[in-house]
Amino acid sequence: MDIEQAFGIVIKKYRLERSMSQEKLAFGSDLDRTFISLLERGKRKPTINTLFSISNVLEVKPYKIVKNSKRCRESFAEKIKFKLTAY
Amino acid sequence: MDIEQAFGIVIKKYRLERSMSQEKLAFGSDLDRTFISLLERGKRKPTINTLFSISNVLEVKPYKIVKNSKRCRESFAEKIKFKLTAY
DNA sequence: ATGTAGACTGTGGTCGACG
DNA sequence: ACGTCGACCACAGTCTACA
Repeated sequence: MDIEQAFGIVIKKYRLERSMSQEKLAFGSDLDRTFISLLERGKRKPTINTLFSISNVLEVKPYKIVKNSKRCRESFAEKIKFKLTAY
Repeated sequence: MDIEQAFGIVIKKYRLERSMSQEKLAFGSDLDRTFISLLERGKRKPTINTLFSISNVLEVKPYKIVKNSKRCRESFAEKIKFKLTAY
């Protein structure tokens, strides 16, 4: 799994925890709604500025999003490895 | 001070601490040397993928670079404020 | 409220060359 | 070893529209 996919999963998780719509997130972070959609599905790689403005709206510190993205990415790799060696 | 400037200062600090040249950093992170130069002077905004590959070469966790960038950015703002009110 | 698609603009990132 | 310049290309990010 690559970084942008992990990033998308993480921000989607935070967004849903705050029961916020993509539209609200887009408006608050001054980005386009369709772009948020692309980000959450790992179709685009955000710049660090995008990271900061999104994290601001979600009220999470940017470094936590990065940390969780890395963790998400690696735990996914482990799951694959596990599945492959399970039987 | 904006994010990309703080980012540039931080990665330059890490690079010099490891007494590594821009060229080595560029080679290791599979980026162009001139682009590293632009980044360190805050002329370009890196994507999170660029953040990850650079942090990998510098052997710093990506979230630490982000955390320090934010801190650098805010402490700079405080210094300006201090200077303005000092006399 | 979200995914997708297409057309578009700006800028992230490359590359060669010079001081 | 680094800053800079100019040309270039790929993609971040916008916008309209439809399901």
